[in-house]
Amino acid sequence: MIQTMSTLFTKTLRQDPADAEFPSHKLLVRGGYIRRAAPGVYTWLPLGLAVVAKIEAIVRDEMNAIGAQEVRFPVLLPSEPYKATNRWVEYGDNLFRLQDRRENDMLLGPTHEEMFTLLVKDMCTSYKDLPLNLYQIQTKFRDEARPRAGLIRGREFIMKDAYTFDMDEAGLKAQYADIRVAYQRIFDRLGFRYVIVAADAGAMGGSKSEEFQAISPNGEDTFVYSDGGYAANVEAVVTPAPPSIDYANAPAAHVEDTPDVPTIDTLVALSNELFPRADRPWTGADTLKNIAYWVKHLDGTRTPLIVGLPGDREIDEKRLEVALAPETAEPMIAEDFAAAKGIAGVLARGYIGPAKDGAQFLGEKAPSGVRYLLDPRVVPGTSWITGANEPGHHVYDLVAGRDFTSDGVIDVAEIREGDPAPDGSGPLKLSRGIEIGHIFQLGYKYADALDLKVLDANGKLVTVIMGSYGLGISRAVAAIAEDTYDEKGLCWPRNVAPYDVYIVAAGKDEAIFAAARELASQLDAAGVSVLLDDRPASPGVKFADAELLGMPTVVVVGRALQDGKVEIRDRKTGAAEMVEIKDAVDAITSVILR
RNA sequence: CGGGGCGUAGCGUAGUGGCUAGCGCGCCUGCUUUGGGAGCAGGAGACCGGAGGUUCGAGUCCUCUCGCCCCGACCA
Repeated sequence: MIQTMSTLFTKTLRQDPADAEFPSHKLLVRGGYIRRAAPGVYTWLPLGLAVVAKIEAIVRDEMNAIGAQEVRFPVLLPSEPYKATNRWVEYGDNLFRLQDRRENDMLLGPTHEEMFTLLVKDMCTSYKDLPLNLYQIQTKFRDEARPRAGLIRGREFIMKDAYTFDMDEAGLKAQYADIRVAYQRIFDRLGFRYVIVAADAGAMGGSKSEEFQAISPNGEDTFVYSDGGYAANVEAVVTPAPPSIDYANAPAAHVEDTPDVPTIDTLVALSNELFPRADRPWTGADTLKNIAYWVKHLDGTRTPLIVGLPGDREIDEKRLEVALAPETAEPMIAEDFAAAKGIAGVLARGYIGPAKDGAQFLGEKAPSGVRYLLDPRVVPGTSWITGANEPGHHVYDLVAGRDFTSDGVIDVAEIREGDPAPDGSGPLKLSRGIEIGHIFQLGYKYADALDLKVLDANGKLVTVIMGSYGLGISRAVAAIAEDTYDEKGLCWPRNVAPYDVYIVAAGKDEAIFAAARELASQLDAAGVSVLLDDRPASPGVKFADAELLGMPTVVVVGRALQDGKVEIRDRKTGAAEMVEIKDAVDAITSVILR
């Protein structure tokens, strides 16, 4: 059946909705693909649902091709499995919780590791049942603190999640590799630009994980890449330590009066004024900045932590969080120093440094007892200007390894454009991305927690090793829109467009409408899906909507009909050609079915 | 949870304390029009987010409250 615009349940808007900021959000609402139902919750209209169906079909096709089998779990889930893995607690407020009439705790599934694990435990008892690759396409619920950007971060969203089960790590790696390839095929077919980046496994647990990032200036994530092929989420970048420096001939450390220099900039300026270097001016990179945090432990207690890093670098809060997980950090504030109680009271705000009076000061075994961690760039032999632990004083030529040490390394400084890639593949470039897929080698976290074991060939119980693999379907809709839209509207890649062709009947003559209908029928018979604009509207309205809705091919049946011709336009390139109407079906199918 | 912005018709919006809350888009009726968001005429549609207060008089001022958007925190 041919869909006509006169009957399609949709409504295009001339103006951007006031509550939308992102192009994908604006255009999907203006084009009548989605409507907001609640914050972070959207209703799919027929056009939007058609895009979802196209994406899902591609995902199923590629997942099935590698032997994955589709199942479907409920959205409404019992709490016991999530309590068993402690995610009932760990997920915190992000979990949508409810109770049934008997006051049993239940939840709306945020992700389904527990359920898949238990299902496999229920069904499988032998190594002969493995390996296994199961997936579902299901709506997920997460009560995000701040949903944003329309479909990019919703509280309800559609996700394909897959889980693999293997007897050993080699099996896991093989399945992981298969899915990685399947994902590449999926995203290639979906038609947007993406990068695979090394990622932090975070709260999911497990070891190796990689993200598929749709390249987008509106993305939430920052990742880095090098021309040599390195790519990673900034949270996962490991800073290489430079080689140590021989400090045999380095000058001795000396404390100087440095009043009123609370910031790195003022310290550098004062140093250049009072103690200029012969070879070059001092810069922020010559200073060692020491930032004080409280580390909150899981038991609720907190202990101080000082992080030392080059003064020209800032701490990246996300990297800090990753480095300390599962513990969390919060910066000390002025009152923490002023309070002068506990060990923090001995810290001189603005003048913190690793050494005092020529001896180690910071460190768990040093006089302060405060844990002290250093940026990887602070290798033995590097020389620094840093706080002398006395208000108004800094120490110069303080040499790492000679004058101070630390309790360890912490790699939490911001990653900058131009920093060297950890694998030596060149300078890093920064980009923003929308996380569209995330694959994990989970290991034994869930199998251990839920006791998933099978018998091996020797009759011995073996814990199953798992992987999990997410792919955001509804988020992909937004990511594709973000990567393909232009000033006129949406611009769907052929593989995901709701319809192959948009036919504009431009004119009032019944002959034009009749010819448009006939062409639509012929295309439909040829296997081309058609959206026919048969509305009694002016041509301008139809052209504008054709562009807003973004079908890849637009056919205009109008005044050229008197010469027996129609116009075929490519939405993306704008290229147009006039063809004899009798040749139109061939011309269109040759493009679409190519 | 912190910071900022905003709630007036389906959508987008205007509205120095003073008449019946205005405009554009969309919608309905009629006539005209039809290759780039048509014209004319007529019409429907708003308890101005909610509650309290100040005032002769509140969309407008005050207090409280609810909601939404953005930034941050948070977030497979």
